Amino acid sequence: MSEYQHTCLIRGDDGQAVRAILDRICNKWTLLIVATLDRGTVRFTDLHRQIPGISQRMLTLTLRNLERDGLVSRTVHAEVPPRVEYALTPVGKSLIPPALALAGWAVEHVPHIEASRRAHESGGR
Amino acid sequence: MSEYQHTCLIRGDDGQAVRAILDRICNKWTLLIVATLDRGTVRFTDLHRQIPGISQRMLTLTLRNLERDGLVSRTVHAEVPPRVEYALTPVGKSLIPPALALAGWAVEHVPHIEASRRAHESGGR
DNA sequence: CTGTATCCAACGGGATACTG
DNA sequence: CAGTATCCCGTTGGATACAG
Repeated sequence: MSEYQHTCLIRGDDGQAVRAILDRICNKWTLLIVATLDRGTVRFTDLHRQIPGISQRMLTLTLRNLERDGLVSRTVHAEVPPRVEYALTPVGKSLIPPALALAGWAVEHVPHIEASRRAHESGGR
Repeated sequence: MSEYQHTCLIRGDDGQAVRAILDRICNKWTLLIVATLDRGTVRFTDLHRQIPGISQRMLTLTLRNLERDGLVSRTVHAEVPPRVEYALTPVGKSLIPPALALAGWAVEHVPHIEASRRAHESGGR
């Protein structure tokens, strides 16, 4: 099978499949939350603590989107004080391997990329 | 090795490595351009034609960013009319496999995700 | 503890017109 | 052919305050 046919996976229907997933995971916090939930069930405040820099607003919003997309489950325990636990669904877990592939690429190549950036900046002006 | 250690690749330094790459490839056109260039050297207008819907402005901007990051090479031929050819660098090519992993996940799970979306919308109101 | 509501600034990106 | 320059709008996301 040729490379041509492989990259059709990306280009596909004008890239609509890739665009669909990109629209969902390519925001500031989604992958980070998914990675954090990969370690097991976590409640709201713990997530807030384990993900430095995220605001309550964005944590809630991102979790709601992940829930809508069926990647994360939300369990409310009828207690006082309230306890809400988040966990990955099977579909959510299935995102981990490709996300790791991307992360692996990142740690391997980002230094080179940033060097290239700096070279262009210093040489450009 | 545990799952915990794996997902550290994503969470890593508060996810800064992943964030760095996400900031670069997670826009509307980058992956599509990279996938298109995987088929070989392409000139500006051909890219414009092969990627439906992209504006000249975004094609130029995205190509400039890819060039800065060292993922794409730009070759100007001193001719009239001018001819400019774009191609993936080795680093650019190395992005293809992880991108395919993500694309594969997308085509496999996006239907399920969109079904989940619709279920939440119809049941939610 | 687990959110929601509001306001606001920054940025991505589309449309269009112009240029060497 | 291969861009650049403007204008402009929608979305993302941060800060803050409030609520069950």
